Amino acid sequence: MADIIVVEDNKELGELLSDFLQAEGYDVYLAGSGEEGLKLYEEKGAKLLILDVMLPGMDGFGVCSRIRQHDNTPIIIVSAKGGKEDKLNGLFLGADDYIEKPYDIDILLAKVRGIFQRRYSADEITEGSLRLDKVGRHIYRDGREVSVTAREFDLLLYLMENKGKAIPKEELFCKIWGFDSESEIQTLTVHIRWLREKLEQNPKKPERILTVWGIGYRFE
Amino acid sequence: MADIIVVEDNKELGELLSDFLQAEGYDVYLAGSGEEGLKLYEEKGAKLLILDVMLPGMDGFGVCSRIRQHDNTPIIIVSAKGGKEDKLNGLFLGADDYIEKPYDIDILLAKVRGIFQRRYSADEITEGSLRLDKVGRHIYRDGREVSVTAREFDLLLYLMENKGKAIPKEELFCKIWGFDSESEIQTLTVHIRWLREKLEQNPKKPERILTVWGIGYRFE
DNA sequence: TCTGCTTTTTAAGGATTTATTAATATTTCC
DNA sequence: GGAAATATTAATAAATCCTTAAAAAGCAGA
Repeated sequence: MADIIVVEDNKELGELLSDFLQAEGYDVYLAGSGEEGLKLYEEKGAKLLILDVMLPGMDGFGVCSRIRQHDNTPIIIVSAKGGKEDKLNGLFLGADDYIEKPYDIDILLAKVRGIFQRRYSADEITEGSLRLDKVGRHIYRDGREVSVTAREFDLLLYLMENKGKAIPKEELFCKIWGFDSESEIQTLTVHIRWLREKLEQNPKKPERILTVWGIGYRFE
Repeated sequence: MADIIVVEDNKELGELLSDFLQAEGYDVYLAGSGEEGLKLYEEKGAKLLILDVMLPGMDGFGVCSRIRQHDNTPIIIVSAKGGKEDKLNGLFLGADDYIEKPYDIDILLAKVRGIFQRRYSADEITEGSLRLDKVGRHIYRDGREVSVTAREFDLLLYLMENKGKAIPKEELFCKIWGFDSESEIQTLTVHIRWLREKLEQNPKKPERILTVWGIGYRFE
């Protein structure tokens, strides 16, 4: 399932928005028309839709009401017109939020963050462009899935849940491998190595999974 | 029939929760003890029960297991304690979900919404070209019926109702075969195999029923 | 800078998990 | 009661992951 589907006929604007959302770690798909957006939604599903009102063919309201017939996926309506009618119309049709063009990207991002937090936060942890879906056990980096093993997933989850804290190796090992594990603690460092390989820009100079000399590791 | 019965001995908390649920349009009844909850359930019936664990007299687990003797109405267990024991206990007894106090009301509401959507929204589930008729217990792929056995149907239904979720083998097994099944968990993988044979383009490279290594399976 | 210690890096063998298949057991339906 | 359909088991094959060990590199204090 996608995170966000953006339906916007102005290609440039759509791509700009996509880029910003991706930089926040969301998995974003872009559609240029209402029909295309609906098709995308039916194929892939999404956790949030951002709909422009003014679209060729089926407009944002049309998409909104069509979606509301089936389910209540969050929807943000984006409108160019100034009037209050659009806002009422949008909210009447079941949109969750409304923003007027031209909008401040930060405000839109805040709305998106808010929706994800309220609706999905129990299942997700996000740090910068890294997002971890606890339920589906997916990890996304810059909106793209990174495939990890079960151990790697558990390890990263623990690190992220204790962000900023220097976690002793022994603690990490106990929590992930179990108190009575027969393995050597050495194996932990190897797993850290693979995680860095998958998550860091430059694994030699990690920026997320840092080594705390003499202690263990810390996620930033 | 009521929509939701909330069993919670803290009156203030119970009423707060009721209010929120009612605001979402549910028909909610409140009970202050396990016995009262069971009585209400027997009198009126309900589509969902939200059970606090800590109750005077019969606790939430007691109510849960009593209900499970008759039917499989969805149950959400609410526990104040921090330990994982309660969670295991709850899921073991057949609860559908579990949440810890203090909880974020939005998260509970999301769980409730999810249960209603999955369980009561329709008699059909459609994912891509796969359609599942819960009432007639038919499965259609690209519009053509695929004949499946009862086990296969239940398995696929559970997977589809939890689309996107990595479901541990043990959970799947418990839900389909029953927690007290004598069978080997191995039998699950064989059924998955037959399902893939019937549903996947290329059973060797499944696109719908994916294996999550070290965990279980996930429907996409 | 040197020394001792800690951490990183590799790669290969071993261990574990899952897939496959066929044979056997069980259930269902006539 | 018997045949057909379904479920389960068991054994083997295949895929994936984990661990180990050893050498290289890095860090900290003298």
